[in-house]
Amino acid sequence: MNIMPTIEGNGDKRKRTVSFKAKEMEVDVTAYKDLGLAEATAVQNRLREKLDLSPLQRPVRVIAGADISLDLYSEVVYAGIVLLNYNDLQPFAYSLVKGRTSFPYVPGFLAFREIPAILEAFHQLPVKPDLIMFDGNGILHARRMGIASHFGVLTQTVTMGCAKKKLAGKFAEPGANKGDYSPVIDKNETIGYALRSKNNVKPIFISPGNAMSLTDSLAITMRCLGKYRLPEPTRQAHEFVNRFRTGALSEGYHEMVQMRLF
DNA sequence: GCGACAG
DNA sequence: ATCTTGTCGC
Repeated sequence: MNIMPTIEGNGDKRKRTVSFKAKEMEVDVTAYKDLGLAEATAVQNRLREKLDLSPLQRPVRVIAGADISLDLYSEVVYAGIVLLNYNDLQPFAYSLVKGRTSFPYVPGFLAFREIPAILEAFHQLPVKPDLIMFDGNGILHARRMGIASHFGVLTQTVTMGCAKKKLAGKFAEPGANKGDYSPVIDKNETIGYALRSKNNVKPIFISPGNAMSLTDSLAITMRCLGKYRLPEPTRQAHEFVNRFRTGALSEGYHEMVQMRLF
């Protein structure tokens, strides 16, 4: 039985509700703020049954980066998804949404804090990306349900995670050069990779979220590396939501004018 | 009990 | 996550 996403509009997009039903399961992101950790864990365990880690089925033409920005001690969240051409990694559109979160930051439960707002930004996109890279983990998680996997299963989309710090598992320090990597292992299972994204910098942690494999996540990330430690999708997303929070950008969906020097 | 602990 | 300048090292 497949998860059927149900989108209930109300004329007011800020009240839009998204719920998922699979077997006897139903998950409503608008209720995340009221969940306790035991309930949240139960949600993760049930979503995990729907995880798809098979190889990518479609070529990636449009890749996206998703992230949120916050003021310290504030419950206001500035969420955003940036769309980039996979070919040249240039951003060409972005969706920004200002929301609120009451779910606290608890390692292992980041999804319950950030997904509601990111989902709004996702709904605001007129055209969906082929893959979304999150600032966080995919299956590199104690219960294999990091924010990227959580969002992927919920929306039935292709997602992956790219974190700046290790959340779970063990790994041997990868080589010191860009491109060097080593597997992150937990309970005798490879759940991601520690990747040296740039010479002499701390490694970043890569893992598939949903609808793609461990190998895919590594290849995609390598292809997105530039002159910075973070891959372009995530780096750009962080830049956009930060400019949004500081007032340089406005809420909504925006397309960027592409000026080319042929 | 102790250490680890995405953003 | 966010607050911040200079500074050390590849």
